Amino acid sequence: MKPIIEILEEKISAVMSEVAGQEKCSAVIKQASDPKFGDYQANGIMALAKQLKTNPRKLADQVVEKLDISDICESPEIAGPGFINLRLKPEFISNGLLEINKDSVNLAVEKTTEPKNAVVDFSGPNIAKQMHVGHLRSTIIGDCICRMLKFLGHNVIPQNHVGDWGTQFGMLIAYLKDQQHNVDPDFVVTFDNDSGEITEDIEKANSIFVEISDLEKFYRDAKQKFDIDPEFKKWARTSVFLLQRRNKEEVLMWEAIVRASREHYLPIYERLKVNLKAKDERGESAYNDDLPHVVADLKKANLAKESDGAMCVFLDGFKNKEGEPLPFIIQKSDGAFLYATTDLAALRYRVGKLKADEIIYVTDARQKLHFEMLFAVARKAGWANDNVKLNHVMFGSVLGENGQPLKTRSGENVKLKELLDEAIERATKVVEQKNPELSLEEKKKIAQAVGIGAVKYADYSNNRTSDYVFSFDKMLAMEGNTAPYMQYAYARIKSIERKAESKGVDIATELGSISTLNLSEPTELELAKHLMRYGEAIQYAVSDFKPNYLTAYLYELAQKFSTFYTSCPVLIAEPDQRPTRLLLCDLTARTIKHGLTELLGIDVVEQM
RNA sequence: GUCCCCGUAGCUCAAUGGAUAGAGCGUUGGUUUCCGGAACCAAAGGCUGUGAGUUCGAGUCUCACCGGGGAUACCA
Repeated sequence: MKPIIEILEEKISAVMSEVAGQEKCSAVIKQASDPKFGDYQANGIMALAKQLKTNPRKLADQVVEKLDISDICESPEIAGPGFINLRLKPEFISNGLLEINKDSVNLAVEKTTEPKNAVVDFSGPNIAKQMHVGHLRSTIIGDCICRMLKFLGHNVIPQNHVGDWGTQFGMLIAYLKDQQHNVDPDFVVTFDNDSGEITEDIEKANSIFVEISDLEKFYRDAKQKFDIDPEFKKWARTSVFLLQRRNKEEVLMWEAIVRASREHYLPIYERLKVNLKAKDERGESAYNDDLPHVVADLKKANLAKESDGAMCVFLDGFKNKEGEPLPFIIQKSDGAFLYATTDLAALRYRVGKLKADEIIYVTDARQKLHFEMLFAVARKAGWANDNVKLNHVMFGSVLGENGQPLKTRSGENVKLKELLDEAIERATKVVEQKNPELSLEEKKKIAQAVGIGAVKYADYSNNRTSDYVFSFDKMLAMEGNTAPYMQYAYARIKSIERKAESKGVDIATELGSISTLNLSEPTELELAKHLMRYGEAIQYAVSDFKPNYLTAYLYELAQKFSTFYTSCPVLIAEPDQRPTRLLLCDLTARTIKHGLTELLGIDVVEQM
């Protein structure tokens, strides 16, 4: 089923072109701003009338005269300065619902006719450190973008650009050696750059893995020794050098550290229902060999030049504090490369090897300037032509109750694992209080879904670009636009269906054989129309990369359902009404479930 | 200094250049012989920071100013 808005846009735009005698007219169809104006409105008449120097209401008359959309809408009404108001016909709505009912997998949401290769760069944790709250937004927003694009039929290539390289590894390797961890030379981990496949001998890795399972402690201890022991410091430097020279022992140790980190963050992805796997990992280290070429190529193209000993690209429009040109530094004066260099190499790889039509970077707003410069350099160097879309999907910070970025009392970053643990713990208490008679196993499952769901939903429902204040109390509230409210709405429908079954109603048969609907009550129609807009909501959400559009749609759906539910009994409804109402219940449940589990990665529960 | 983001109801936040700017929380009042009241209904609450401009039409676009945050040469 094509989004209604698109059907109307095409039909009315075509008639406008005909009337105006020119191509490329736009009807500008929007959802009606007020229910009294109908369901949709065409706003494009006024602009066209202006252009043609004619009266907009007269133009609207002419368009409506020639317009044949009687299969979709009641006769259009012209209102105000030149709006065309459109009201859907009940039969059209009925047919739409029946179509959704038949397509249990996709809920009649159409796939794109132009599938793109979309590379989505998100999460990017630092190796050898625990994931903290700063990784939350990138990880789950990126995942949501992947899920939505994939659902619409695009070829999504997730990229986890992990921080697995840098001078800190010298320190960590030196510390491993210091702790007398010699590597079994037979222990091999290989990473295939092309397939992304990782092969490793887990058993042989265990001896090292066990020792650094507490990553944070390991890192802290290493850092401490590095700071106080000059001999160790020297050792660390040597280790970096050896690692960069691909000396086998150092490489093996480095791989062990990377592996231990992966063992840490993969379970977090799993808990968060984030579809990032080891195969999606392509860290900074993967681009090492290409970095000198990036610099050399930019030099060859006369884009890079030396300034104060550093290799820089200067771009028009970027200035520093003194008003002088601001450099995009690709090589430090000591010869080392930076994240700018790595990002350029990654971009070139994604366009060249991964055949990206679009690259989406999900990082916090503070990196905006970096990405502006990165994209500008890539364009100038011809590494991304105009057919490749480059998007920086930025987001605001997660703040504490004090309005400052969320930290622990001692001023450290809040560990993501601990944050999720607490969410589940608090959800457990709520479940215990609300529904003590459930089995321990059920309570555990519900607390998991509610706790994790609450954290994710709270993030998604906020505008991506603004900061938001993290509050367990608010996100776990049963009232308002929260995960528990959505999950409750779903559980309540499921409860109705269970009750129906217990009264001998075979829902599958009743809904399977349904061929005509009886949408007579206003609340039924309202709910039905909203159910048909699911595809539209996803389109909006994905075109701006804004998950809050999707949560807003789902919340509105749950509200419309509640309104319908209080005014229309389902189980005791008359025989000519019950199938329609059961269908409304079932489609609402299926849409909520699809939105939450498939697009947002939030579990639903049958009861809570 | 320059650039970027933000400023909307008491609070937290929505809003795709369109008609009378919407939700939730909180406040006040109401709703249960019926399917989960963890719900629903209703009321009060606004010069969209200020001032100009563009437009048939501006919370949305432009400019200036005020206030908050961020970025701004060798961290990522």
